[in-house]
Amino acid sequence: MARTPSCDKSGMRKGTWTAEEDRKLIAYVTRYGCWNWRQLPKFAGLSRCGKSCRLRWLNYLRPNIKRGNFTQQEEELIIRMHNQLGNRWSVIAAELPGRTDNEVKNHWHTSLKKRVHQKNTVSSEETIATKSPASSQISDITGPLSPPSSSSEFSSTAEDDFGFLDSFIESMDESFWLDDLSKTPSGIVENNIYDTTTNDGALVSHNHSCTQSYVLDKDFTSFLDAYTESTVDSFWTHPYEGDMSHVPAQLLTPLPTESEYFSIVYDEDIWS
DNA sequence: AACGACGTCAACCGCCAGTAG
DNA sequence: ACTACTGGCGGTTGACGTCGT
Repeated sequence: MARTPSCDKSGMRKGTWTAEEDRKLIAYVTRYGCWNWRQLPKFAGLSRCGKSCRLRWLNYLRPNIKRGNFTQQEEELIIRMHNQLGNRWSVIAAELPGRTDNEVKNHWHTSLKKRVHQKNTVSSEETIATKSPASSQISDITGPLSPPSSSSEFSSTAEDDFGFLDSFIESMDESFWLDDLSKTPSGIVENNIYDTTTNDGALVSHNHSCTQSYVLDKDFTSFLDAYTESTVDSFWTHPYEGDMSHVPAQLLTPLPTESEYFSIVYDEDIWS
C-alpha cells in the first residue's frame, strides 16, 4: 500500500511517513503554520523535502479531512463534475468538503471510471437494440453544479492567539501520540486493527485497507476543528503571515545547519 | 497452502503559473 | 525581460491487500 521508506541522493527520506514524522509535522504546523514549505522541514526536524511535507499535511494531517467510503451523493457529484470539467481534481475536490484532490482522483480511477464506462456501454447497447434516441447515461448524471462552497472551510474570527494551542500542546504527554489500543475508547478505534505489540499506536491494518492513520486521529482532529473555529482563515491554507514575534529568533533566520537545528529545536528553554 | 492477477491508495514526479528580485 | 524560487496540479508508480484458481 505505502511505499517502503528510503532516501534519495541528498539524504532526504522518501516513502511512508512514520508516526514520529507525522507528530513533528503536526506539532510544527499547528504551532507556526506553513509559512514556507521548502524551509519547514529543517525547522520541524524532518528529513523530508518540502513538497513531501506539504502533500502529507494537505492530504492526511490537516484538520477536517474526511475519511472512509464515499457516499452516493459524493460519487454522483464527482461523476457529474468530471463530465463537465474533466480531470480538474482540485476543482472537483473543492466541492466535497473534507475530501482531497488525491482521494477524489484515486476514487475515480479505481471505481467511478469503470462504473461510468459500464453505464455508457449498456446505454449504447440499449440504444442500438431499441433504435430509439435514448438519452445517454451521461446525460443522467449531468446537471447544474452545486453552488460553490465558501472560499474557506474554516470559520473565522480575527483572533490570532496561540495560547489555546500552546497550552494544549504543553499538556500533551507521550501517551497522546503513542497510546496503544487498550487505552483507547472503543468508539475511536472501531473497525481498526492496530499493532499493539510495537506500542507505537501505528495503524497496521484496517477493514478498508486504509493505512497511515493513528489511534488518536479523531481526538486530534476534534481538537483542531475546535481550534480552527477560533483562528484566522489563512492559518491553514496560506503561507503564515501572522505575528512571528513569539517565535524564537534562532528558528527564523538565519537558517541553522542541520546539527545546529536539532540542538535548537529540542532545547526546551528557548520556548520559555 | 501457494501463487498470480487484480484492486487500492499513499506517495512521488514533472510540469506549469505566479511572484519576487 | 529574465531568472530563480515556490506552491499547486494532474499523471503515474509501486507496495500491500484481497480474491480466485
